[in-house]
Amino acid sequence: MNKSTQCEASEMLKRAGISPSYQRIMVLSALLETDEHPSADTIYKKLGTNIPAISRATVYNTLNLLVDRGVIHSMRTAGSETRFDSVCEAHSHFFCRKCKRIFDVAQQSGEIETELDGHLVESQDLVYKGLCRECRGEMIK
Amino acid sequence: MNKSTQCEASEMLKRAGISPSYQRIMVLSALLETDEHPSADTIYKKLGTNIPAISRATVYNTLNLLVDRGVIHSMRTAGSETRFDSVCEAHSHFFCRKCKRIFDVAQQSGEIETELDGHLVESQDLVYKGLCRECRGEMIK
DNA sequence: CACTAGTATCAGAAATATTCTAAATCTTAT
DNA sequence: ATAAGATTTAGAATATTTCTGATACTAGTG
Ligand SMILES: [Mn+2]
Ligand SMILES: [Mn+2]
Ligand SMILES: [Zn+2]
Ligand SMILES: [Zn+2]
Repeated sequence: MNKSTQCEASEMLKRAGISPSYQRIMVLSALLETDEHPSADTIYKKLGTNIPAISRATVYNTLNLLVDRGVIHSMRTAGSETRFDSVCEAHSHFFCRKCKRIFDVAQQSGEIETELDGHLVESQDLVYKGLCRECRGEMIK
Repeated sequence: MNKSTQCEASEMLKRAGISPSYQRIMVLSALLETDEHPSADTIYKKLGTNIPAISRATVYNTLNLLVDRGVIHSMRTAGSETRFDSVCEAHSHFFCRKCKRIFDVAQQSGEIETELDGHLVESQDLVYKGLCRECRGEMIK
């Protein structure tokens, strides 16, 4: 809905060599506007109320294209769905086993390995799991 | 097939308060005997040649039960399947995007967080991704 | 403004991984 | 031997994602 986010999305698409169609702008904008690390289906449902509506296949295609081009990140760290993140700066995540939310946490230790046991390291993901602040509070009640 | 592994599996099951049925011993033995972090289906196929055969549902049920009781670990780090690990000591993993194999790598930095931004941390998983030694070699050829 | 070629989108079918269901089998205690 | 409870089973159901082939849009050309 936010015009300036849509502008930003369009610029990001162009920079990545992807033509900025209405559907792609909508999908990327939806991801840019949240810090909730949504799944493809969450984005599809969020956009479902828009006119014109966007098909599920296009949401998946767009997210996969953006991941391939390095514009966004995906993670299958926990739960059954792949979840997406528009924040590309290195950071870690906390996954709550109760409410299934994913929170950003600052990246620890500066050193990023480039080789391990002869394997070429291209990226690294650190995921903490447990109970988030809120769910922890509800447990005690 | 290895009798002593089956013995170990049986002991592990009893210790966890799970009755050591033939099927459960077979599933846990199969996992103990490999360092390949297999999926449920890989284990099912590996056991498929045994007489009597074990059903897919039992393989899934057993692995889920073992994860719940903290006997083994599961990870949905990458690829589409959940993969399992009988090694419970803290260690990290390297996932090869080409051959999809998962390798153990020593855990870095000793400090394990117990709380982050008010969230209660129960476990942490560090996953490196890239090209394994072998796939890296094949690329150059 | 047609016409065309290439791209993008679409709805629904198909594929994949996992869980569920309800019946059959095994175990244990009486 | 019987009954109660636990375990296993095959196949159905569900959930997520990808595929398919038809349609719609876009840009370039004459
Ligand atoms: Mn994030
Ligand atoms: Mn491991
Ligand atoms: Zn929570
Ligand atoms: Zn490899």
